[in-house]
Amino acid sequence: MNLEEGKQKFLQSWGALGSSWGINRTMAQIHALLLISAEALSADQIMEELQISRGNANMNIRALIDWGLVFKELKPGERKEFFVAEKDMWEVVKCIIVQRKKRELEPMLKVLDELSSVQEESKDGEVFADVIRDIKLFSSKADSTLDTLTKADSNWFVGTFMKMIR
Amino acid sequence: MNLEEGKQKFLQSWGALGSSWGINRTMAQIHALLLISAEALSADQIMEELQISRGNANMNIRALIDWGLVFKELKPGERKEFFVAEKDMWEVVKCIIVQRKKRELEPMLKVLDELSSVQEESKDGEVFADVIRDIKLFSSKADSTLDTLTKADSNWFVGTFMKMIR
DNA sequence: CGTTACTTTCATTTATTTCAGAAAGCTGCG
DNA sequence: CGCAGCTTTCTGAAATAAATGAAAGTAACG
Repeated sequence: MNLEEGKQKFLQSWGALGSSWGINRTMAQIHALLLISAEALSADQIMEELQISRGNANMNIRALIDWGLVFKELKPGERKEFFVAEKDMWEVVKCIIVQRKKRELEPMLKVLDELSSVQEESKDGEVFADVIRDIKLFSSKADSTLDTLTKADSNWFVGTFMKMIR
Repeated sequence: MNLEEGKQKFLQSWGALGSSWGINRTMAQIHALLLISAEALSADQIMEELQISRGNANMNIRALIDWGLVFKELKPGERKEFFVAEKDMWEVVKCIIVQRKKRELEPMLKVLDELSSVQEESKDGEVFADVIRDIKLFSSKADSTLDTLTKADSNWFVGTFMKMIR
Protein backbone atom coordinates (compact mmCIF):
# COMPACT_ATOMS: atom_id res chain seq x y z
CA MET A 1 0.00 0.00 0.00
CA ASN A 2 1.35 3.43 -0.84
CA LEU A 3 1.03 6.55 1.26
CA GLU A 4 -1.92 7.97 -0.64
CA GLU A 5 -3.96 4.77 -0.33
CA GLY A 6 -3.01 4.52 3.31
CA LYS A 7 -4.18 8.04 4.00
CA GLN A 8 -7.50 7.41 2.30
CA LYS A 9 -8.05 4.25 4.25
CA PHE A 10 -7.20 5.96 7.48
CA LEU A 11 -9.59 8.85 6.82
CA GLN A 12 -12.27 6.34 6.01
CA SER A 13 -11.77 4.18 9.10
CA TRP A 14 -11.36 7.00 11.56
CA GLY A 15 -14.55 8.51 10.23
CA ALA A 16 -16.42 5.25 10.69
CA LEU A 17 -15.10 4.84 14.22
CA GLY A 18 -16.05 8.38 15.09
CA SER A 19 -19.62 7.95 14.00
CA SER A 20 -20.15 5.18 16.53
CA TRP A 21 -18.70 7.46 19.18
CA GLY A 22 -21.06 10.38 19.01
CA ILE A 23 -18.68 12.28 16.76
CA ASN A 24 -20.06 12.82 13.34
CA ARG A 25 -18.35 11.25 10.40
CA THR A 26 -17.06 14.48 8.87
CA MET A 27 -15.85 15.81 12.18
CA ALA A 28 -13.84 12.65 12.71
CA GLN A 29 -12.45 12.78 9.20
CA ILE A 30 -11.28 16.33 9.59
CA HIS A 31 -9.58 15.33 12.77
CA ALA A 32 -7.98 12.34 11.05
CA LEU A 33 -6.77 14.51 8.19
CA LEU A 34 -5.15 16.98 10.55
CA LEU A 35 -3.63 14.15 12.58
CA ILE A 36 -1.68 12.83 9.63
CA SER A 37 -0.71 16.20 8.20
CA ALA A 38 2.82 17.36 8.77
CA GLU A 39 1.70 20.97 8.36
CA ALA A 40 -1.26 22.99 9.58
CA LEU A 41 -4.03 23.08 6.97
CA SER A 42 -6.40 25.85 5.93
CA ALA A 43 -10.14 25.45 5.63
CA ASP A 44 -9.76 25.39 1.83
CA GLN A 45 -7.25 22.58 1.93
CA ILE A 46 -9.56 20.55 4.17
CA MET A 47 -12.54 21.17 1.87
CA GLU A 48 -10.50 20.13 -1.11
CA GLU A 49 -9.03 17.03 0.48
CA LEU A 50 -12.30 15.69 1.92
CA GLN A 51 -14.57 17.01 -0.81
CA ILE A 52 -16.89 18.83 1.55
CA SER A 53 -18.56 22.22 1.45
CA ARG A 54 -17.27 25.33 3.13
CA GLY A 55 -20.15 25.41 5.60
CA ASN A 56 -19.69 21.84 6.62
CA ALA A 57 -15.96 22.27 7.03
CA ASN A 58 -16.37 25.38 9.10
CA MET A 59 -18.95 23.95 11.46
CA ASN A 60 -17.01 20.82 12.17
CA ILE A 61 -13.69 22.58 12.58
CA ARG A 62 -15.41 24.84 15.06
CA ALA A 63 -16.77 21.84 16.95
CA LEU A 64 -13.35 20.20 17.06
CA ILE A 65 -11.89 23.39 18.49
CA ASP A 66 -14.63 23.44 21.14
CA TRP A 67 -13.78 19.90 22.09
CA GLY A 68 -10.13 20.85 22.37
CA LEU A 69 -9.01 18.39 19.71
CA VAL A 70 -7.91 21.01 17.20
CA PHE A 71 -6.18 24.38 17.48
CA LYS A 72 -6.05 27.45 15.33
CA GLU A 73 -2.68 28.42 14.03
CA LEU A 74 -2.08 31.84 12.52
CA LYS A 75 0.79 32.08 10.11
CA PRO A 76 2.55 35.42 10.03
CA GLY A 77 1.73 37.36 6.89
CA GLU A 78 -1.25 35.12 6.07
CA ARG A 79 -4.81 36.15 6.58
CA LYS A 80 -6.10 32.59 6.38
CA GLU A 81 -6.49 30.55 9.52
CA PHE A 82 -4.69 27.24 9.70
CA PHE A 83 -5.53 24.29 11.88
CA VAL A 84 -3.54 21.62 13.69
CA ALA A 85 -4.75 18.59 15.62
CA GLU A 86 -3.73 17.47 19.05
CA LYS A 87 -1.51 14.52 18.21
CA ASP A 88 -0.89 12.99 21.60
CA MET A 89 -3.31 10.08 21.69
CA TRP A 90 -3.67 10.21 25.43
CA GLU A 91 -4.72 13.87 25.24
CA VAL A 92 -7.16 13.04 22.47
CA VAL A 93 -8.79 10.30 24.50
CA LYS A 94 -8.95 12.53 27.56
CA CYS A 95 -10.76 15.20 25.54
CA ILE A 96 -13.29 12.70 24.33
CA ILE A 97 -13.84 11.29 27.82
CA VAL A 98 -14.41 14.76 29.23
CA GLN A 99 -16.95 15.59 26.54
CA ARG A 100 -18.89 12.38 26.81
CA LYS A 101 -18.86 12.48 30.56
CA LYS A 102 -20.30 15.96 30.48
CA ARG A 103 -22.94 15.08 27.90
CA GLU A 104 -23.99 11.70 29.23
CA LEU A 105 -22.78 10.58 32.61
CA GLU A 106 -23.45 13.81 34.46
CA PRO A 107 -27.05 14.25 33.29
CA MET A 108 -27.65 10.60 34.12
CA LEU A 109 -26.35 11.05 37.66
CA LYS A 110 -28.64 13.99 38.10
CA VAL A 111 -31.67 11.99 36.98
CA LEU A 112 -30.70 9.10 39.21
CA ASP A 113 -30.62 11.40 42.21
CA GLU A 114 -34.14 12.53 41.48
CA LEU A 115 -35.26 8.95 41.01
CA SER A 116 -33.85 7.93 44.37
CA SER A 117 -36.61 9.86 46.03
CA VAL A 118 -39.22 7.43 44.71
CA GLN A 119 -40.51 5.41 47.62
CA GLU A 120 -43.29 2.89 47.31
CA GLU A 121 -44.18 -0.18 49.28
CA SER A 122 -44.65 -2.85 46.64
CA LYS A 123 -42.71 -5.48 44.84
CA ASP A 124 -42.31 -3.15 41.87
CA GLY A 125 -41.29 -0.28 44.11
CA GLU A 126 -38.60 -2.40 45.71
CA VAL A 127 -37.18 -3.63 42.43
CA PHE A 128 -37.16 -0.09 41.11
CA ALA A 129 -35.32 1.26 44.13
CA ASP A 130 -32.79 -1.59 43.93
CA VAL A 131 -32.06 -1.01 40.27
CA ILE A 132 -31.67 2.72 40.71
CA ARG A 133 -29.38 2.24 43.68
CA ASP A 134 -27.19 -0.17 41.74
CA ILE A 135 -26.93 2.04 38.72
CA LYS A 136 -26.15 5.02 40.88
CA LEU A 137 -23.44 3.18 42.70
CA PHE A 138 -21.91 2.07 39.47
CA SER A 139 -22.18 5.44 37.78
CA SER A 140 -20.63 7.34 40.66
CA LYS A 141 -17.75 4.97 40.65
CA ALA A 142 -17.33 5.39 36.90
CA ASP A 143 -17.58 9.13 37.33
CA SER A 144 -14.81 9.39 39.87
CA THR A 145 -12.67 6.91 37.97
CA LEU A 146 -12.96 9.01 34.84
CA ASP A 147 -12.18 12.15 36.80
CA THR A 148 -9.02 10.58 38.06
CA LEU A 149 -8.11 9.35 34.62
CA THR A 150 -8.56 12.69 32.96
CA LYS A 151 -6.42 14.37 35.55
CA ALA A 152 -3.70 11.81 35.22
CA ASP A 153 -0.88 12.09 32.75
CA SER A 154 0.03 9.56 30.15
CA ASN A 155 2.80 7.86 32.12
CA TRP A 156 0.65 7.36 35.14
CA PHE A 157 -2.00 5.82 32.96
CA VAL A 158 0.35 3.47 31.22
CA GLY A 159 1.99 2.47 34.47
CA THR A 160 -1.18 1.80 36.41
CA PHE A 161 -2.89 -0.05 33.65
CA MET A 162 0.11 -2.15 32.90
CA LYS A 163 0.24 -3.22 36.52
CA MET A 164 -3.48 -3.75 36.55
CA ILE A 165 -3.47 -6.09 33.61
CA ARG A 166 -0.45 -7.98 34.92
CA MET B 1 -42.28 11.75 42.63
CA ASN B 2 -44.35 8.59 42.62
CA LEU B 3 -43.37 5.23 41.22
CA GLU B 4 -45.17 5.67 37.92
CA GLU B 5 -43.54 9.03 37.20
CA GLY B 6 -40.22 7.62 38.25
CA LYS B 7 -40.53 4.70 35.87
CA GLN B 8 -41.45 6.99 32.98
CA LYS B 9 -38.51 9.23 33.67
CA PHE B 10 -36.18 6.29 33.89
CA LEU B 11 -37.40 4.81 30.60
CA GLN B 12 -36.95 8.19 29.02
CA SER B 13 -33.42 8.79 30.33
CA TRP B 14 -32.11 5.31 29.73
CA GLY B 15 -33.38 5.56 26.17
CA ALA B 16 -31.57 8.85 25.64
CA LEU B 17 -28.35 7.49 27.10
CA GLY B 18 -28.57 4.41 24.92
CA SER B 19 -28.90 6.39 21.76
CA SER B 20 -25.55 8.05 22.33
CA TRP B 21 -24.06 4.63 22.90
CA GLY B 22 -24.83 2.94 19.60
CA ILE B 23 -27.86 1.26 21.11
CA ASN B 24 -31.02 2.52 19.55
CA ARG B 25 -33.51 4.37 21.64
CA THR B 26 -36.19 1.68 21.60
CA MET B 27 -33.72 -1.06 22.35
CA ALA B 28 -32.50 0.84 25.39
CA GLN B 29 -36.03 1.51 26.55
CA ILE B 30 -37.00 -2.12 26.35
CA HIS B 31 -33.94 -2.95 28.37
CA ALA B 32 -34.84 -0.28 30.91
CA LEU B 33 -38.39 -1.54 31.17
CA LEU B 34 -37.23 -5.09 31.83
CA LEU B 35 -34.65 -3.87 34.32
CA ILE B 36 -37.25 -2.33 36.54
CA SER B 37 -39.85 -5.06 36.18
CA ALA B 38 -40.22 -7.47 39.03
CA GLU B 39 -41.61 -10.11 36.64
CA ALA B 40 -40.67 -11.30 33.18
CA LEU B 41 -42.72 -9.50 30.50
CA SER B 42 -44.22 -10.74 27.25
CA ALA B 43 -43.81 -9.03 23.90
CA ASP B 44 -47.37 -7.75 24.20
CA GLN B 45 -46.77 -6.17 27.57
CA ILE B 46 -43.67 -4.45 26.23
CA MET B 47 -45.54 -3.16 23.18
CA GLU B 48 -48.32 -1.86 25.38
CA GLU B 49 -46.05 -0.22 27.92
CA LEU B 50 -43.79 1.52 25.42
CA GLN B 51 -46.41 2.08 22.72
CA ILE B 52 -44.41 0.47 19.98
CA SER B 53 -45.31 -1.87 17.16
CA ARG B 54 -44.94 -5.62 17.25
CA GLY B 55 -42.22 -5.57 14.59
CA ASN B 56 -40.19 -2.97 16.36
CA ALA B 57 -40.52 -4.76 19.68
CA ASN B 58 -39.52 -8.06 18.21
CA MET B 59 -36.46 -6.78 16.39
CA ASN B 60 -35.11 -4.99 19.40
CA ILE B 61 -35.81 -7.81 21.85
CA ARG B 62 -33.95 -10.05 19.47
CA ALA B 63 -31.00 -7.67 19.38
CA LEU B 64 -30.92 -7.45 23.17
CA ILE B 65 -30.84 -11.23 23.38
CA ASP B 66 -27.96 -11.31 20.89
CA TRP B 67 -26.07 -8.86 23.03
CA GLY B 68 -26.66 -11.03 26.09
CA LEU B 69 -28.53 -8.30 27.94
CA VAL B 70 -31.90 -10.05 27.94
CA PHE B 71 -32.99 -13.67 28.30
CA LYS B 72 -36.01 -15.61 27.20
CA GLU B 73 -38.05 -17.14 29.93
CA LEU B 74 -40.64 -19.77 29.13
CA LYS B 75 -43.44 -20.10 31.62
CA PRO B 76 -44.87 -23.60 31.94
CA GLY B 77 -48.28 -23.84 30.36
CA GLU B 78 -47.85 -20.57 28.42
CA ARG B 79 -47.11 -20.44 24.76
CA LYS B 80 -45.99 -16.83 24.91
CA GLU B 81 -42.35 -16.07 25.46
CA PHE B 82 -41.41 -13.88 28.40
CA PHE B 83 -38.29 -11.81 28.79
CA VAL B 84 -36.06 -10.79 31.67
CA ALA B 85 -33.09 -8.44 31.73
CA GLU B 86 -29.66 -9.02 33.16
CA LYS B 87 -29.83 -6.91 36.29
CA ASP B 88 -26.26 -6.99 37.54
CA MET B 89 -24.85 -3.68 36.35
CA TRP B 90 -21.35 -5.01 36.08
CA GLU B 91 -22.57 -7.79 33.78
CA VAL B 92 -24.49 -5.26 31.73
CA VAL B 93 -21.45 -3.08 31.26
CA LYS B 94 -19.31 -6.08 30.41
CA CYS B 95 -21.77 -7.08 27.69
CA ILE B 96 -21.68 -3.64 26.20
CA ILE B 97 -17.89 -3.50 26.30
CA VAL B 98 -17.64 -6.86 24.56
CA GLN B 99 -20.02 -5.77 21.81
CA ARG B 100 -18.38 -2.43 21.19
CA LYS B 101 -14.93 -3.92 21.29
CA LYS B 102 -15.94 -6.43 18.67
CA ARG B 103 -17.67 -3.86 16.49
CA GLU B 104 -15.14 -1.05 16.77
CA LEU B 105 -11.81 -1.72 18.37
CA GLU B 106 -11.04 -4.97 16.63
CA PRO B 107 -11.75 -3.74 13.09
CA MET B 108 -9.68 -0.67 13.86
CA LEU B 109 -6.73 -2.78 15.00
CA LYS B 110 -6.95 -4.75 11.81
CA VAL B 111 -6.89 -1.60 9.68
CA LEU B 112 -3.99 -0.21 11.68
CA ASP B 113 -1.98 -3.35 11.00
CA GLU B 114 -2.50 -2.92 7.30
CA LEU B 115 -1.59 0.74 7.51
CA SER B 116 1.67 -0.06 9.27
CA SER B 117 2.97 -1.45 6.03
CA VAL B 118 2.94 1.98 4.42
CA GLN B 119 6.53 3.10 3.97
CA GLU B 120 7.48 6.31 2.27
CA GLU B 121 10.50 8.55 2.56
CA SER B 122 9.00 11.98 3.04
CA LYS B 123 7.91 14.30 5.78
CA ASP B 124 4.31 13.22 5.23
CA GLY B 125 5.27 9.58 5.23
CA GLU B 126 7.08 9.98 8.52
CA VAL B 127 4.23 11.78 10.24
CA PHE B 128 1.81 9.18 8.97
CA ALA B 129 3.89 6.30 10.29
CA ASP B 130 4.28 8.03 13.64
CA VAL B 131 0.58 8.64 14.07
CA ILE B 132 -0.33 5.10 13.10
CA ARG B 133 2.24 3.69 15.48
CA ASP B 134 0.91 5.80 18.36
CA ILE B 135 -2.68 4.89 17.74
CA LYS B 136 -1.78 1.25 17.44
CA LEU B 137 0.12 1.32 20.70
CA PHE B 138 -2.76 2.95 22.44
CA SER B 139 -5.39 0.70 20.93
CA SER B 140 -3.58 -2.50 21.75
CA LYS B 141 -3.24 -1.35 25.31
CA ALA B 142 -6.93 -0.51 25.45
CA ASP B 143 -7.74 -3.84 23.87
CA SER B 144 -5.88 -5.89 26.45
CA THR B 145 -7.18 -3.74 29.28
CA LEU B 146 -10.74 -4.35 28.15
CA ASP B 147 -10.05 -8.06 27.81
CA THR B 148 -8.87 -8.17 31.37
CA LEU B 149 -11.81 -6.13 32.55
CA THR B 150 -14.39 -8.31 30.86
CA LYS B 151 -12.86 -11.42 32.33
CA ALA B 152 -12.73 -9.94 35.79
CA ASP B 153 -15.55 -10.21 38.24
CA SER B 154 -17.29 -7.34 39.89
CA ASN B 155 -15.34 -7.45 43.13
CA TRP B 156 -12.04 -7.37 41.40
CA PHE B 157 -13.16 -4.34 39.46
CA VAL B 158 -14.38 -2.48 42.48
CA GLY B 159 -11.25 -3.34 44.43
CA THR B 160 -8.74 -2.38 41.77
CA PHE B 161 -10.44 0.81 40.80
CA MET B 162 -10.91 1.89 44.35
CA LYS B 163 -7.20 1.45 44.93
CA MET B 164 -6.41 3.19 41.70
CA ILE B 165 -8.37 6.28 42.52
CA ARG B 166 -6.96 6.50 46.04
C1' DC C 1 -14.14 54.50 4.16
C1' DG C 2 -14.23 50.76 0.88
C1' DT C 3 -12.30 46.90 -1.14
C1' DT C 4 -10.53 42.41 -0.59
C1' DA C 5 -9.95 38.11 1.57
C1' DC C 6 -11.56 35.47 4.28
C1' DT C 7 -15.12 33.27 8.08
C1' DT C 8 -19.75 32.30 9.85
C1' DT C 9 -24.60 31.49 9.65
C1' DC C 10 -28.77 29.58 8.04
C1' DA C 11 -32.62 28.01 5.06
C1' DT C 12 -32.91 24.08 1.90
C1' DT C 13 -31.79 19.88 0.27
C1' DT C 14 -30.13 15.19 0.89
C1' DA C 15 -28.97 11.07 3.31
C1' DT C 16 -29.58 8.05 7.19
C1' DT C 17 -31.99 5.94 10.75
C1' DT C 18 -36.07 4.24 12.87
C1' DC C 19 -40.70 2.57 12.89
C1' DA C 20 -45.45 0.79 11.96
C1' DG C 21 -48.04 -2.47 9.91
C1' DA C 22 -48.86 -6.00 6.73
C1' DA C 23 -47.50 -10.42 5.27
C1' DA C 24 -45.24 -14.68 5.87
C1' DG C 25 -43.29 -18.39 9.12
C1' DC C 26 -43.44 -21.45 12.59
C1' DT C 27 -45.49 -24.80 16.14
C1' DG C 28 -48.66 -27.60 18.37
C1' DC C 29 -53.15 -29.37 18.60
C1' DG C 30 -57.63 -31.39 17.17
C1' DC D 1 -54.56 -31.33 7.00
C1' DG D 2 -55.96 -26.63 8.78
C1' DC D 3 -56.57 -23.42 12.16
C1' DA D 4 -55.02 -20.65 16.33
C1' DG D 5 -51.71 -18.25 18.54
C1' DC D 6 -47.36 -16.36 18.37
C1' DT D 7 -42.90 -14.80 16.29
C1' DT D 8 -40.15 -12.98 12.54
C1' DT D 9 -39.16 -10.48 8.32
C1' DC D 10 -39.81 -6.88 5.09
C1' DT D 11 -41.04 -2.45 2.99
C1' DG D 12 -42.48 2.10 2.43
C1' DA D 13 -43.31 6.13 5.32
C1' DA D 14 -41.87 9.35 8.85
C1' DA D 15 -38.56 11.41 11.78
C1' DT D 16 -33.81 12.86 12.51
C1' DA D 17 -29.43 14.26 11.41
C1' DA D 18 -26.02 16.18 8.32
C1' DA D 19 -24.40 18.75 4.20
C1' DT D 20 -24.80 22.29 0.74
C1' DG D 21 -24.42 26.82 -1.08
C1' DA D 22 -25.51 31.31 -1.04
C1' DA D 23 -25.89 35.33 1.67
C1' DA D 24 -24.29 37.93 5.59
C1' DG D 25 -20.65 39.18 8.66
C1' DT D 26 -15.62 40.65 9.99
C1' DA D 27 -11.29 42.31 9.94
C1' DA D 28 -6.94 43.93 7.75
C1' DC D 29 -5.05 47.14 4.80
C1' DG D 30 -4.47 50.91 1.62
